[in-house]
Amino acid sequence: MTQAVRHEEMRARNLEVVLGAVGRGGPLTRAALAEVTGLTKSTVSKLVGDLVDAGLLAETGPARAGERGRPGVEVVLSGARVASLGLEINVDYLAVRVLDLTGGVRFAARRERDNRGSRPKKVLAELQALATEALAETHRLGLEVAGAVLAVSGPVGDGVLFTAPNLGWQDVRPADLLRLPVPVELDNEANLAALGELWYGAGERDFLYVSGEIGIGAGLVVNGVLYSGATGLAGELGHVVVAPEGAQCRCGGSGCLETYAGQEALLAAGNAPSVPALLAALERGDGPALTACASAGRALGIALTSAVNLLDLDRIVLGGVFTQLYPWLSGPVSEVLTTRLGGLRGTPPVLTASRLGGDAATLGAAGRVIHRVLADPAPFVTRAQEA
Amino acid sequence: MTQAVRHEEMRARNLEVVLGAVGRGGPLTRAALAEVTGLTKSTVSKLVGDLVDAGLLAETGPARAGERGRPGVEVVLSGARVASLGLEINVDYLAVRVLDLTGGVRFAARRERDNRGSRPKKVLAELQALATEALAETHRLGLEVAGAVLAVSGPVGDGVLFTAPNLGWQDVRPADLLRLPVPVELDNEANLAALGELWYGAGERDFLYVSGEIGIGAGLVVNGVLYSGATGLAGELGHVVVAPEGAQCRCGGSGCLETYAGQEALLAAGNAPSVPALLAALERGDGPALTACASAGRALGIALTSAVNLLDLDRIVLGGVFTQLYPWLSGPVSEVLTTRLGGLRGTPPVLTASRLGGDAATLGAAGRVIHRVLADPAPFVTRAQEA
DNA sequence: TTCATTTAGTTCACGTTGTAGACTAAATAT
DNA sequence: ATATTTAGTCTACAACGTGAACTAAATGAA
Repeated sequence: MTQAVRHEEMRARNLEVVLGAVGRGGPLTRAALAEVTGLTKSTVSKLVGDLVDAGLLAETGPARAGERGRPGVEVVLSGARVASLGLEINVDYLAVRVLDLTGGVRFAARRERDNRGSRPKKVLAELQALATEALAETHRLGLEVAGAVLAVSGPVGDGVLFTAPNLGWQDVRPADLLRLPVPVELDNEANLAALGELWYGAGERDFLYVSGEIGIGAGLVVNGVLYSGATGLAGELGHVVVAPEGAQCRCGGSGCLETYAGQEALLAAGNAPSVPALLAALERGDGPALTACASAGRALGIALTSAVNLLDLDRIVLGGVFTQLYPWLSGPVSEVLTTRLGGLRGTPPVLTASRLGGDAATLGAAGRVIHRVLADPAPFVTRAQEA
Repeated sequence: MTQAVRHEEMRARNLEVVLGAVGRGGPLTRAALAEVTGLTKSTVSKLVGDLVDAGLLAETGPARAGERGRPGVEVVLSGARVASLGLEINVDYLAVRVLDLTGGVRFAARRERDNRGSRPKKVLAELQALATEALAETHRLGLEVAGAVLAVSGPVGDGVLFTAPNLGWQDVRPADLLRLPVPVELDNEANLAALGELWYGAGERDFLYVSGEIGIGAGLVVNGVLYSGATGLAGELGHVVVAPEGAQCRCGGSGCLETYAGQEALLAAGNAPSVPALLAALERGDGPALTACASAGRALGIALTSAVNLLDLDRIVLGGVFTQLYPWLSGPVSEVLTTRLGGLRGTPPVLTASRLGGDAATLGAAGRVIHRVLADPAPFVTRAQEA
C-alpha cells in the first residue's frame, strides 16, 4: 500500500529530490536546483543547508564567472561523511571495497585464493579479516559506514545462500559467521554486478546483465530498479531452455543454456583446463577453442532471444567470464539475435562487454548501500541536527 | 526523477491512500481507516468527507451493532460518479464495456463478426457505433466517463498498432479513425487481459498471463504493475525459442513457441478447421486432437520454463484459446514445468485457467482508467469542490 | 570610478495541511 | 440511570513550502 504522507515525509522526500538532483546533475547552484526540482529558492536553500550540515553535500568555491549577475555557489555530493562496504566471495578470490557517497573508492582489497571446497567457516573468517581491515581504514578516514552487502554466486533468499554449486555450499547463512560492527546483507552476485554496471559501468536504465561463471546468472534492471521476481530468484538465465532434447543438466532438465555455455561446458568443448588456458588458445587461433566459443555464443544468443522477446530488452551486458571471451562471443551472439529478432523489432538490443569486469559485484554491493542513503538521506540529516 | 512534494501533493497522496484502503479493504469506518493508514482521525475525517462530496466514496448505513461503543459509519467506493469505457477489437467480435469505480459493469455489448481482412476504417466505424451507444447509456446513468482504452491484438507503441497478424493490419492509428467525446488510448490485448485478471479475475500481485490467439502474447504483472519493457513490446512469449532447429516462423526465426502452440499450428495438427471443431474433437476423444494438444502443451511448458527461470514467476494464468483448452493443456504444461524446475525451486508456479475468458481484455481496458482514478483522485475532489 | 542591471541567496509573514487532544455522539454493560 | 467504550468532530497548533521583499555580488555602460 502506498504510505500516508505527513510533513516529515514531505521533507524527507524533498531532501531526497535535492540530493538526487545533485547526484545526477553534477555540481549545481541552489538557483539551478530550484529550477530543476520545481521547489522555490527558499525551500532549496533550507534543504541544501541541512544537507551540507549533515555532510552529504559540500559547497565548492563560487562558480562560473564570466556571466552577468552574482555567481552561484555550486554544491556537489560530499564523500566526507558516509561510506559503505561491499564484500564478495568468489571461487577464486575474496574481495572488499569501500565506497563513499560520490562513488569514490576509499579502500579496496582482493585476496586470490581457491575457495572450491573450502568450509564456509574458514572462508568467512578470512573475509572477516579483510572486512575488519577495510573498516579500520574507513574509520581512520573519519567516515561512517552505513551498511555492508555481501555478494555470493548462487540463489539467495532471506539471508540464506541456498546453494553455491561452485563452492559446494548448501544453505549457508553468512551473516551468522561474520562478526562485524555493521549488519551484513546478502545478495546474489549477478544481481549486484548488474547494479554495479548500472551505477558505475556499462548499464543503463533498462538492461540485462549476464554473469558467466560456473552457472550463468543474470540481473535484470528495469527502470533503474533491480527486478528480482516473486521470491527473489529471478535471473536464472542458465536454465533457459536452448534445446529441449539436449544434454542433461544438473537442474533436472535438459538442454539448458548452462550445458552449452557454462564454464565447464566451454572448457570441456574447448579442450582447455582453465579459463586463462582457453583464452590463450583463443589468442593463438586454436580450432577447438574457437568452435567452442562460437557454439556457446550461438546458444547464448538463443537464450537471449527468448529473454528479449519476453522482456523487450534494449541492452545486454556480458559479464563474468564472458567479459574476457567477449571478442569471440559477440559475433555469434549478435548474429543469432539479429536474425531471430529482425522480423519483430526494428533493431536488436545493443550488446556490450562488462565495463567493470571482476569489480562489478563489490561495486554493486557497496553501491547498494550508498544508493539507499541517496534515496533516503533524512535520517542522516536529522542525526546531524541533533548532534 | 522523483518529484518534489508540496502540500498539494501531500494531500493528493493521502486522498489516494484513503481511497485505496477502502477499495482494497471493503467497507471501513473512519476510525478503522485511521488505524490502517496511520493518519489521525481528524485527517481521515476531512479526507473522507471530501471524497464523499466528490462522489468517489459513499456512506453505507451505520455499521455493525452488537459491540460496545458508538457504531461507526462505514464507507465504500461509490459507483455513482465515475465510469470508464473499455473497447476491444478481436478477430471474431467487437466488444465494449462500461465499468464504474466499484468495478460494477454498467454496460456491456458484443457484436460477433469476422474481422479477418476487414479494412480498419470499416471495423472502427462499427466500433464507434457501439461505443457511442455505451456512452449514451453511461450519460443516462449520470456517470462521468473518465477515459477509454482500446485493446487490440498485436504490438502497440505510442498509439500505433504496428501489426495485427490476425486482422492483416499494418501501422494503424485507431484513435484517428474513432470520433468519440473521450480520448481513446491503445494497448495490447494480452497486457490489458493480464490487468483484467489482476483486478477482477485470477491474477495476483505477481503473475504471467498467457494469451493464446493466432499469436501467443503474454502480460507480465510484477508487484501489481504491468511490466512493459524498454519500448512497450514485452511479452512476446510466442517467439520464445522452443527448439532452435524447429519449423520456420513468420518472425524470421525458427522453432518459436508459436509454431508449436499457436492457433494455426494447433488446428493443423489436430486436423480441425476451427477452435469449436477442435474442442468437439477433444470432447469425443479424437486421437489427433488429443496429440496436438499434448504436444502444444509440452511446447508451452518449455517456453514457460524459460520464462519462470528468468522471471521467478509464482503464478501463470492461461487465457485466450488456452482457457477452453485448459483441461487438455494443463497436464502436459504442468508436467514439463515440474520436471524441469524441480531441481532449482521448491514448488513450480501455480497454473490456472483465465477466470474472465473473453471478457478479460475489456475489463482490463476499462479497469485501467478506473485504477488511474483510484490512484489519483485529487482532480475529481478538486473539481467537485469548485462546483 | 560609479551606477544600473542582473542573477544568487536569505529572510519572514503567510498559506496549506496534518496533529493532538478535548469534546460531543451513540452504542453496550452494570 | 449511569459508567464505559468507541466513533467522529472541532480547534489550537506545528511543520513545511511559498512568495515577495531584501541583501549580496557579479558584469557592463557611462
